[in-house]
Amino acid sequence: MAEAARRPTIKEVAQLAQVSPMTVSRTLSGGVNVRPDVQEKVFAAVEELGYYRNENARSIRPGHTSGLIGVAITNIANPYYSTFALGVEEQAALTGRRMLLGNTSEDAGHEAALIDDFLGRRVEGLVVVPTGSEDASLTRATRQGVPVVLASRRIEGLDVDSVVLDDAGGAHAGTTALIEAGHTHIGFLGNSRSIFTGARRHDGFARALADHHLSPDLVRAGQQTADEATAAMRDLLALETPPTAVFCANNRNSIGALREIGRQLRAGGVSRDQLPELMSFDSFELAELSPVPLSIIDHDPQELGRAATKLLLARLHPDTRDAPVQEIELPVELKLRAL
Amino acid sequence: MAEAARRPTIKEVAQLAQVSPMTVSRTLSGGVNVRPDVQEKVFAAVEELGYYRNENARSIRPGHTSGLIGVAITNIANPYYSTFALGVEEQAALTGRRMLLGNTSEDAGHEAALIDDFLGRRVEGLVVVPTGSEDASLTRATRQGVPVVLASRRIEGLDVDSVVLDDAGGAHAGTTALIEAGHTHIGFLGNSRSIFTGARRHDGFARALADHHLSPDLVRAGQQTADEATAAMRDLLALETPPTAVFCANNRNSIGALREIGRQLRAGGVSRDQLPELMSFDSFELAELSPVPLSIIDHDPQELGRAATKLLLARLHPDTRDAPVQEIELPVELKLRAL
DNA sequence: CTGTTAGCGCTTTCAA
DNA sequence: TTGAAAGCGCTAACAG
Repeated sequence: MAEAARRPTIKEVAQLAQVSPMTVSRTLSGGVNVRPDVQEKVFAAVEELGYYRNENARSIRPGHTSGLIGVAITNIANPYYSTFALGVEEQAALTGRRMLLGNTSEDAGHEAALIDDFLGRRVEGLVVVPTGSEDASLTRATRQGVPVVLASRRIEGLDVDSVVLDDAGGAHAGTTALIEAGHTHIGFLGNSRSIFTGARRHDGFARALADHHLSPDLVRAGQQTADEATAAMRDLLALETPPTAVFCANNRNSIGALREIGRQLRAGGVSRDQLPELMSFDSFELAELSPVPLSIIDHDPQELGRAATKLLLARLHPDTRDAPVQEIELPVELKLRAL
Repeated sequence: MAEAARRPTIKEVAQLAQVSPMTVSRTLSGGVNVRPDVQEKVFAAVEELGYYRNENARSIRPGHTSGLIGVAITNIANPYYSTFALGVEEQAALTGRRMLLGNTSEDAGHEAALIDDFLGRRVEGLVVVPTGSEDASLTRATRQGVPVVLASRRIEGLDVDSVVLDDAGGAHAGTTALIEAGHTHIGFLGNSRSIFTGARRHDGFARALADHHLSPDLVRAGQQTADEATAAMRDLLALETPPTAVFCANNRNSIGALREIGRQLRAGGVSRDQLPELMSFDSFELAELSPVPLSIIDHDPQELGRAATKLLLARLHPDTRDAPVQEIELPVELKLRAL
């Protein structure tokens, strides 16, 4: 370990190679109009000093960009979102761009601070899984010509590109499948209706029940974590007439529900066929170990990330910069009794 | 959507507020020696234009830094590493720094390119889960005074801070526990010995067997993905004398093994007690659903991320910049029959 | 083919 | 309390 980071500059390289900084710059930018032997000298100096072009300095020059994509997601550790982030990173890397990744913790204040910070760093664009409704930072971003793509959730009134899932359709299809299998007592575990997907998936669920004149009692919403979902599931199972099937509106709720089912089985006193079967919006690792029948409303979060980033990259391209706003709704696939 | 991103500069703010750029700069840096009413004017102009200080421009000035931490991990989508990344992000955010996150895909070439890119962006430091052995980019980084912290894996000959786990100790303890439970036929599923943790965990496993004069046959190594682990597990179970217990050296291998166990149970023809019990290095979501007894050599990847980042932040602090190299080995906790 | 000049957005230093 | 000058690292534009 040594003193603070002191990195060589183009001048030092120039000095060592006995050329002007411009010659170094040209060499490093492809070497047009630089004699091969001079290039050799430059590369040697670069190597000797361990020189790296300062991208931050480059990016402030007119016409240059930062090569940075700002990504704000609600929870990095949630495998769903980390897979999403992988999709973003992968696409961004294809064009040599890097991902600045921040966690919003489902908090609008954090999100705004993060976006502001990203804008200060001159990100070329933003991929956001928004926490709430309006966000002044996002509005400012678009107003300044920084493209924003919303993923998984939209924001009413914010007219930007977005990629979401067919939440209502998937939830409706899944719930209908449960009803057609004979269930009349169907529970619901989901996050808050104030969250875009929460409302849409619940809508699909409720509509399917209504289609069959079933009443939507047995609804537990607002669970953000698997632990909260476990408690809500326990609650449902403790009812006088517990559900014979439970619709889980996202992977946190599915996992929480499965944990409670596993716990009750291990505790004894109940058998598998006394426990409800599950319908999960979102897949997750080890779903195949479910002790009860499990159906999945499936889709690939990595693909969601890719799709969102493709929209963003298109906006970054001069030809498609001014294309009309794209609102993509990705299909989901119902996998009945998927295990 | 409009034209390319054209962001207001400090000059435009100054012009609108009818002051000099310096006054704007001062106001935005805390407002020392700026009259309150002048500050008001500046803030109004900032608000009206939606101005954000250009961090990239700031960072090239002497004494200023980028506020960026470069993080290179092998697989963003692996919940283990995404949880690790969350720990890094959390700690970095505490000091107002952001995380540049890149995926190496367990590929030394990608890793080097990523590190080089990060250095070009003038990251203040690097947190790396290294892919292989030596890496010229990392060496250059340290030589230029950019602190590097290795996490989970070390690189021989690279004298930098690191946080790893007690791989050998944990594997030894876990394997010993299996032996003491009466197992003499213990399988091993792990990644390659060329990977730091792969070798160390295998060493611990092999040493425990040797302690009890058992021979380490039944070893399947080199599985990087859960799918590969599933195949390896199938392989082990198809042996004439299959193992009665299997040591899984990381979460990918544990998950793959469990998938195969689940598959065989569903296919019928085997019962739970004909299948091996598992010892897993790493925990993972839904471990509690394991149909066979499952023990876990547990630790918190988020804590690993935090610890690594704390080391890095210490290096960034003038007082502790030159402290001796720290090589931390975090303890693991053996949870017998954890479910 | 090479170098000089100028300026990107910002802030430290110095002068007023 | 304010501003002008200078320069951070880099590269277009213009000489030569």
